[in-house]
Amino acid sequence: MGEKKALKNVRGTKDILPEDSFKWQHIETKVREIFDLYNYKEIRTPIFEETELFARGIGELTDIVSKEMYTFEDKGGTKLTLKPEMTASVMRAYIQYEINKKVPLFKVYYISPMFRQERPQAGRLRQFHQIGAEAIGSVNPEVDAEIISLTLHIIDSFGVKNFLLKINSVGCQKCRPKYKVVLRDYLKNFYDSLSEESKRRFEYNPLRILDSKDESDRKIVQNAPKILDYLCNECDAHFKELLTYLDVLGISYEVDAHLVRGLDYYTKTAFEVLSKELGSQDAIAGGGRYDMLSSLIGGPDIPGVGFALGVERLLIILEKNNYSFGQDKKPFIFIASVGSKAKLHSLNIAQKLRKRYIPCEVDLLNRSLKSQMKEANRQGSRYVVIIGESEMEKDVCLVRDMNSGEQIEVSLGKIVEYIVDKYAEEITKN
RNA sequence: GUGAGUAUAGCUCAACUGGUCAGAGCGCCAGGUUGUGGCCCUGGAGGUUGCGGGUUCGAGCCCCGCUACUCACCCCA
Repeated sequence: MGEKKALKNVRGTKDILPEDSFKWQHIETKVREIFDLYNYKEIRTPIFEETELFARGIGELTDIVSKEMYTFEDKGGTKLTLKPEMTASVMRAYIQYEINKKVPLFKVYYISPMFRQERPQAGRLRQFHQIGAEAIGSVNPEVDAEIISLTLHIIDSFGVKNFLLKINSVGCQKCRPKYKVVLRDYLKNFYDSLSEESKRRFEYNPLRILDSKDESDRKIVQNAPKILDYLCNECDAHFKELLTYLDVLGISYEVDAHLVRGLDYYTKTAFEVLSKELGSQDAIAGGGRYDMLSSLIGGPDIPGVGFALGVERLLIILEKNNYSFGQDKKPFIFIASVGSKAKLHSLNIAQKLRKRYIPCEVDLLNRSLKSQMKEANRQGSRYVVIIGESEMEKDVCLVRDMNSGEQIEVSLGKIVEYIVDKYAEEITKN
């Protein structure tokens, strides 16, 4: 029984190894620049919250809450949940710190892992990452327009081309209930032909039937009454104004009356950005307005609108299009040494170079010089500093230019300054 | 949660109807260069063919179970 079970990452999670982490860093820095352009500040909330926040905010009956959350009790018996989405957390913080009393419009962004216990597949993980933003405090459609424009700006900045913006309005507490009645009336006639899932939804959330992928459902829904025809004056005006803004901004979209959201808190604007390059999970980003959320979780009446983008899904598209993530960082210098006395010098020089902020790698494995050279080459070092027995006698070291293969002697006392100059040269060249 | 497909060295994959079929390329290590990388040549390490049963003279190849992965449903980013 000496064999221990091989440990591995849990289902639906992914390790981001060094060969990929620089891609994530690339995406993150790029996206932060764009958020700066729109004056959104970063917010970081805890990875878990009290379960009640999501249960009340997202809705007890939604799929996310009813079957996809990672919920557990801590040792004090408090029910906690790994966040399945970010908006509820941001709103919780907004209410908690009474931000409505401090700023008129709270504009924040986040880059964070989320957790949902679904069956993993292409573009769907149990721990996945979202880049998103929320603008809380205004009912104006200008804000919806800014969020949408921001979403597309990010997608566009990575050169993603084949995407489609779908947009709809899902109404509000006033008009949606009325539409639900009309929709149920219509669907009632086809009830027996509905899919099992849709039958279940008939009572508590008939809107979800509209975006069913089931063939028979789709046919039925095709001629269903459209929510856009049943919006109250306020929602209708909001939607029309938003479309006007999008037109002015040169943003093309497709109004899709069947687009709905799986979270209860959405009101008015709902949108999704779809990509054909994604396969089954084709939404790269989604979002909308959530004027009911604050009151659902016990706060004052506070409107908001936001979006979230799936980082893994963005990566799938970028990899497919051979997107250039740029070069990973390389050490400028590799210090090779032969012998224990030379090793002391090499460690010392490495430390001095690093204190001067010059990326530097030094042999730690006492391998043959050949191996060290190979390693330096593999890592893409610009120069290799070589310290061996014969150099030690003359109090010098060799500096090898890895591009030209040229090699010169530099005295040990001057090597640090020599490299500092070379580095400065290299920096100004680029 | 439901369905289908896949499961061979670190990676990508071979192995005709079950009979030297356990291999290649890449990567790694070493040698060719008694202290010097990238190219080339040579050699080496590394797999009880996911796990457990069964059929058979004989199974990586057929059957059953389990597990994992993948894709789709579902859900959504």
